[in-house]
Amino acid sequence: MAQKNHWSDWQPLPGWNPSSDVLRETLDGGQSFRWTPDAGTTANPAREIWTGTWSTHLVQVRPQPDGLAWRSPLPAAAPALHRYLGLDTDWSAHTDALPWRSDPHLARCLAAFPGLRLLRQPFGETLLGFLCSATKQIVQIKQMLALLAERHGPLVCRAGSPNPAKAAFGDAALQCHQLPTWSHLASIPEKDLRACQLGFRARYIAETAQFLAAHPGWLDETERLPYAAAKTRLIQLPGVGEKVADCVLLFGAGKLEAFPVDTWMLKSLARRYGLDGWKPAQVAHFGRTHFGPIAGLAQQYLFSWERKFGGR
DNA sequence: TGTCCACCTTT
DNA sequence: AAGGTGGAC
Repeated sequence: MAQKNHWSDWQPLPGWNPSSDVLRETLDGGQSFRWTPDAGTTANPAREIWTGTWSTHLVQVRPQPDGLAWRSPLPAAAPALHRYLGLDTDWSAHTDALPWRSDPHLARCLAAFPGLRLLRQPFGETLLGFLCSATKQIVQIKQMLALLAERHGPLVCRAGSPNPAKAAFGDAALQCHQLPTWSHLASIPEKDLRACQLGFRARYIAETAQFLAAHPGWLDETERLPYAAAKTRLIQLPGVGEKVADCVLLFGAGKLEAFPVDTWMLKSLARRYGLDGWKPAQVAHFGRTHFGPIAGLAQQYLFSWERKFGGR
């Protein structure tokens, strides 16, 4: 039985001061599927606390009037969170470099989600998440990954609530399991994967796991390659096409030129840029040329705006 | 950068 | 219908 860990005190997180809405959009808007919101406590009634897990880390963050606060029951969380949230990146410079001066809709999207940013998640976990994503909505993808972690992932820690009135294994403990590694996934029968509500995606994950097991170092090498070469390699994996590869490179490798085209991007560019009837490959080409080398950041703003304000 | 549809399961 | 992919034409 693992020992029970205790949450640290809340600590300030300088460098990013998002509103509750922008924080939610960043953590739970489709980049990551491993954050869950917690209702406000007596000490913090109106605002949300987010609990998230990646790699061997477990962290909570919450918005405050003067900036973000975080805490964790585990050591080494601070540098990991710093990297995960992209605090080492000058996002305002990136945003300013986008063509918002000549693109009114982009300007409107930037204004609607001030401070929105791209996460830098572990590469392998990002691949797993987006292999689950085909024709599924965020809530369902989160459910699949939660089941995979709960049934097949190692326990990260046992973190009790510091509030004795709340159950020790309440909300804060829900995400306590790590995702299974690719080498462990390779040992899981496909039927057990299907039992995690993966459907036809179970075969993709099983076959990708077999490939990665047969090619040690392949994933790490891929992460270090430049965008185009890395994408060419990722697309060789079963279940990984253009869209999934771009998501993995954008959210899991910091390749800002990746421009994933999903149904929301098709809608956005059809409605706001007049690209009716354009195919995904054509829209991707438009995105790369129109938005430039940081097209992935523009994509995230357009995506968030279309989901929140675009309707249907 | 061709088009069509099966693939699992849930909302 | 849902934040795709792969195989068949």
